[in-house]
Amino acid sequence: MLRHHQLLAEQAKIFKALGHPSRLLMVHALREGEKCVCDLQSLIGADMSTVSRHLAVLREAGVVKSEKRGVNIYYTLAMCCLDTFLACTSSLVEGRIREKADLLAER
Amino acid sequence: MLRHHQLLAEQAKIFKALGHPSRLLMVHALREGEKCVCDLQSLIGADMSTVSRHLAVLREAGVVKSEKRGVNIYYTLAMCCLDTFLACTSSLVEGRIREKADLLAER
DNA sequence: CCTTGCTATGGCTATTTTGCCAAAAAGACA
DNA sequence: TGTCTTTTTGGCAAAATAGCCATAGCAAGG
Repeated sequence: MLRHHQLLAEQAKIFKALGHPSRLLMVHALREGEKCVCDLQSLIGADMSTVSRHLAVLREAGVVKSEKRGVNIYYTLAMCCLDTFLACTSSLVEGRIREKADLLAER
Repeated sequence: MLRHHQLLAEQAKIFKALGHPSRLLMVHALREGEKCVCDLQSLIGADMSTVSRHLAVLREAGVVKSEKRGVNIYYTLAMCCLDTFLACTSSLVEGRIREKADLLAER
């Protein structure tokens, strides 16, 4: 039998992994297709070790998977349903930010 | 113009809010409909103040909204697309846990 | 075997998060 | 007004997270 709290913990881990701007940016980038760590580093602009740690968080949550090919390690998304949800929240958040801006403007 | 990093930060805030077992449990419960804080407290089983703080995190991320009616405060989900995504990740995680269990069993 | 290029890990500090207790708000209602 | 109920907030200590530097691992090419 599947313990409910284990399921909950694993699911929370996924969300937690996505809940950091740098990691979320990497995930957004991966929607276009696989990237090597070096690509992701230049995207984030942080120390290599920091990027590597962020990728480990995403990997351990099962959000991405990695594959070594040639000299580099390539990361890809490992969650099919993520794409739709990201698109949905993006437009939602965009709407909210716009609303807030409008509220400020109309005074 | 919409600054990209602001959008990213807001979106990350949503994920971060969902990235805690207690908060995720409350959100799951709210899929059935609104609940008052007292309901959610008995669900979580933590101190009232703790539950209130968790709800504040969800509220500030825009995941839920609250409405005072009579003596109680009722919380509802404020993100339409969440339901589908939760269902999807639930089954995904369930599958992964099952796989892991199978791996252990076949030795 | 040695070097080089790419990625991961150890170790550290600063910051953030979590959860409890106690206390304060904010209404509802006698 | 006073009091009771429901929820939030201050304040604190423990735990987790983030980011950097230095170092290690490791495969590929000389």
